[in-house]
Amino acid sequence: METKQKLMQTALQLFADNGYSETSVQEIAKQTGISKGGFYSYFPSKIDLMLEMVDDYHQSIQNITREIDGTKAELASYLHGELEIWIEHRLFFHVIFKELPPKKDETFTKKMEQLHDTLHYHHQEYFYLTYGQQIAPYVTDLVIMLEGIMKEYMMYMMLHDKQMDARQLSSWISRQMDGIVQNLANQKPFLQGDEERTIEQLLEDTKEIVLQYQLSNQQMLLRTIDEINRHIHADRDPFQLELLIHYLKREKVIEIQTIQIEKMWKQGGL
Amino acid sequence: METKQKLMQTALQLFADNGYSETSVQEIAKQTGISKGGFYSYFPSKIDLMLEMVDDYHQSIQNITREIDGTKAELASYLHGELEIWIEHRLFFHVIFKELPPKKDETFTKKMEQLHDTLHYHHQEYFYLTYGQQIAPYVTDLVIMLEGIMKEYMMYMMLHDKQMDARQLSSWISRQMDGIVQNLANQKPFLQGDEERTIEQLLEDTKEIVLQYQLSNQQMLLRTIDEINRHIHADRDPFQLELLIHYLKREKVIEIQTIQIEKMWKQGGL
DNA sequence: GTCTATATATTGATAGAC
DNA sequence: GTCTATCAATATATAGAC
Repeated sequence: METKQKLMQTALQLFADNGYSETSVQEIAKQTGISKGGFYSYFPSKIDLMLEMVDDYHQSIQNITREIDGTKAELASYLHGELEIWIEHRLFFHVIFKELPPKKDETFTKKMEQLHDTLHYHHQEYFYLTYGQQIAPYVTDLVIMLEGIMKEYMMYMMLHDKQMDARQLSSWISRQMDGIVQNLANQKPFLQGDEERTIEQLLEDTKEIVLQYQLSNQQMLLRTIDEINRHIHADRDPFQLELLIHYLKREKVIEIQTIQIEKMWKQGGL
Repeated sequence: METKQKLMQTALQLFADNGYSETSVQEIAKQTGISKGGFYSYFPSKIDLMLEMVDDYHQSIQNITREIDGTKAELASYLHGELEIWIEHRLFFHVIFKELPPKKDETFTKKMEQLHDTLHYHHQEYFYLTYGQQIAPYVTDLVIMLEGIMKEYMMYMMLHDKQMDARQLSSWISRQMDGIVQNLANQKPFLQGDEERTIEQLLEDTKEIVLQYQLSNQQMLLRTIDEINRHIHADRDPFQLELLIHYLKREKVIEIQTIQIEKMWKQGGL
């Protein structure tokens, strides 16, 4: 098991340095200290190694939500968790953003899209949580700008071989986003956003995420979301809604959405 | 000559789709309608085709300055020119930012660094011209954020196959930068910037650019810059300074710097 | 599990006919 | 100028010995 880990680490370094396609299996094996043939005892092919790398990273990203403090609705605290992962996996980041590996492999492309979507969803919800539902028309623009800024700082770090403090950087970036948001008044968004963010949309988004990750209790979750939708419009029975939302709360992949559902319910109920 | 252009265009499309290393000479030749052997009548190697592509783009970038209106010191007007080029050459952009081609070829790496530096210089000077010398401590951060935002919007455009209006986008981005700059007061920059931007530094930067591009009148330009430096500190003879600056103004690669030199001289002279 | 040896395909590039 | 034929190198992946 140790050799496999070592292979992945060596491969990551080589991919980051020279790119995926220009790194040969032979080179990976040689630098790990085994023969070319031996490589295939651990991975069925080169792309499968890459796929495992993506999976590892994707899992790290999903685990960020665990560390989120739901009460303090500040962009900085969300970004902090994410940036720590980025910095820790900065070599992987470099591979992903400096060379787009084989478009030909469909599995890979799909995995990358999922990773991208996961991040995108997270960021979108950060904004809603921090600035409220009124930034809905601008949310697409804000997410794009945030992602661009984060990537560029990461790139700067890589190229200049500087180490960055996740806390300082997240605090800096979120303050700049504050500046942008404050200045947004009366501006027309550049990209079309939703005119307003209704609870129906939020529930729909949550369902999509549940579908994306094939969770064991998928059916139960979908039913729960539907029930919430029904109760919100019908009786608004607080006891039942509390129960339903509590069930959703267990699921970390939709944690951010659940917090918002609760928020909107209680605000709407006043 | 026409076949050569066609080869480059086909190659660009293939590079953008599948990446540089995963596009074979055979594929380029086949899609252009000639044989693999025929390819080598036009380019000595695959990397040489790529190098020519970079040169073409670099030239377009340098030509932007021509269209700048020096009197209207707005970030938007500068960005507009640049974004038009980006959008026009969006396939090239995709190649550059989605796959970093061979690190092994030194000529290529050098050309890419030059291109990056050129853009970086431009952006830095845009900020100085728009917001004045007092943003000096923040200029590195501002440039990074601007570049990140621009890249991300370009990426969004590519991935969603949407066309964007350069004027609208440049206007939007510059307004967001306004928001950031206005919010900057009392913040400590994240990356170290120059504490203040003196005219000596500006002249030094200008010299570096002159040295980077091997211009035919390099010696004359360097002498001129030195003379400006001398006169600024000594007699401040307006007639002679006017002459010297006028000579610099002809040179488009340092146009932005020249405008600023003139500005600082006249402000300092009051 | 890891090695050596090998199979097979594809790459970038060259030589020489037309 | 463009083709065909071919080179040498390298790639991923497999087979079978130990």
